[in-house]
Parts: sequence; C-alpha cells; structure tokens
Amino acid sequence: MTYVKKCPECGGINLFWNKDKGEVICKDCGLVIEDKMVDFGQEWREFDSESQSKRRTGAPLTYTQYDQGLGTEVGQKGDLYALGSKERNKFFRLRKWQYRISTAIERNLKLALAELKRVSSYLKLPSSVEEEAARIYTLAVQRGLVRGRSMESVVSGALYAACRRHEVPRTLDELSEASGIEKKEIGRTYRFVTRELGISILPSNPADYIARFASSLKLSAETQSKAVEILDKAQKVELTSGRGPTGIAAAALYVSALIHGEKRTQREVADVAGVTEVTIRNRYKELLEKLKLEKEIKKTKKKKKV
DNA sequence: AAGACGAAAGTGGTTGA
DNA sequence: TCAACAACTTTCGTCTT
Repeated sequence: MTYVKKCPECGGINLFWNKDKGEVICKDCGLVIEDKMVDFGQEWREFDSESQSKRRTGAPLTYTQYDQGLGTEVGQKGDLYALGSKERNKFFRLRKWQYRISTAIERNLKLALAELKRVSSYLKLPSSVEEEAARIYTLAVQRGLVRGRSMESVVSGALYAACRRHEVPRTLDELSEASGIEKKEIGRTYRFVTRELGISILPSNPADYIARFASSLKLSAETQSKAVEILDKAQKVELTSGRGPTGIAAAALYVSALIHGEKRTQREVADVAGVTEVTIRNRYKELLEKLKLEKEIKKTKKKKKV
C-alpha cells in the first residue's frame, strides 16, 4: 500500500505510515515524506460513525497555530458608528475583555509554539508529533500548569510526551540537548503535565529505539532485525521490566552486531544510546546468560578466521 | 595500546510507612 | 516527609586481544 519504500534522506527502510495524517515517517531520521503519497483516509472515513471529528469542511484545525487557526476578534471599526453610545460602550468593554483574556494566553502560546517548532525541527520530529505536542502544551496552558515552571521546560515536556505517544521516542538527553533545559527538569514537567492532564503513556518500547540507534551506528538491516528479535526473546524472559529501555536496546544492538560480525565497541554503542558502557555490559551479560547467545557469537568468530 | 570487564561508591527517582 | 531500595553512573584497577 505504501508507495515509498526507502527514505530519500537516509535510505532507511523503517518507514511508518501514519494513516490518520496521511503521511509517512522515516523512523531512522524522522523525515516526513508526506507529499509522496495520496491521502485516501478522509473521504472514506466520512461515512462511518465518528464523522464529527473527521469532517472535511473548513480549514483543518491545527494546534501549531496559536489560535488554532481560528482567529475571532470582537469587531474592527466597520459598523461601529451605527451604534448608540450605550451600545458603543458595551462594545468597547467587550473588546477590552477579550483582549485581556486572550493576550495573556495567546502571547504565551505564540512564544511557546515558536520554541516548540524550533526544538522539533532541530530533532527532525514528524509534524504529527509536533502537532500533538502543541495540543498538549495548549491544554497545559489552559489549565494553568505552566505557572511556576519555565515555558521552555513545559514545551520540552510536551514534546517528550508526544514523542512517546507516537512511538518515535527521543531520549531525555536528546530533548535536553535540543532545548537547553536540564534533563531532570524535563522529566519532572513531563511527569507533572501528563499526570495533571490524565495523558496515559505506555512505557516506551526498547524496539522503538533500535532503528535510530542502528542507523547512526551504520549497522546493516539484518543486524537491526536480529536486535529486534533478541529484544522479543528478552521480553519473554522478563529481562526488560524495570530496566531503562535505552540500555536494553543498546545491549541488544551490541550483541547482534557481534553476531553479524559488524563489531562496534561498547563505547560507540553507549554513546549513541546515551547510556554508559557499564550498563551495556550488565544488560549484555544478562542477555548472554538467559538467551544462550554465546554459540552464535562463537560461530561468527570462527567463520571470520576461516 | 585499546577495548572489555568488574568492583565500589555515588546519584536521582520511586515506594511504602 | 523520610528512609530504604533498585537502576544507573562514575571512577578506577585489572585482564584480554
């Protein structure tokens, strides 16, 4: 069904088709390849139950615009002078009110969304994620959750949450680097915001990290899928619960690189995964013990010698 | 000499009283 | 609110290739 098979940017094969948005996302580099395909979704769906949210009239609502693309202002000039003086006073009062209410929030939103765009383009996040983050942030502002926190940290928190929900996770470190906010601060606001807004987020799946780590290590597709396979097994023996997903992903990748004779040092893997060698070692050790992978590694060693 | 390995002490976050 | 706790990090010394 997809028309694009490879990412034109990085050549990655991990394309993710987001049907709702009619776009294809490269999970490796985050490139959005939306124009390359026809968007069937909307017309078809018009007839089923949830037509309210999928209606196709009007400009699409977007949260990345500070007023969701729907600006309404209490009248400008125009018929004003046709009104009596009482009416006119009322009019001015209304406009003043609207101005007061809206400016505080809107000014904040304008700034915040600019920041959000900056960070998300730095991280090459797909627009669906950016949109989601903007939505989360907007909600947060409306609930007054930004008070006492810096705007930037809430933006980062929203982005982090959006990434998780869309299964294109970035690590807190990456967010931190892109936004200039401390890692723990992002984590804190992320937790706070998601809790307050009742956003439920699945614990991130290590497999989601594999593609990106693998491509920045320039590992082959086979190695990549082997790593995912290892992850599956690891999950069955409950090696994964309670551990940091990045550490597990990194270890799986390290092992499968060994198996396929594309050796990377622990240091290299650790760097792209944002964990230390020690963590990789620990996970790696566990993997070997529980999944009896030693044989496979030895096999490839022998092959190389012969 | 570089990488892999392991022990020990420290850090930040979660949990349960 | 505090202490216990598990996961992870940092640091450093030793072993392997």
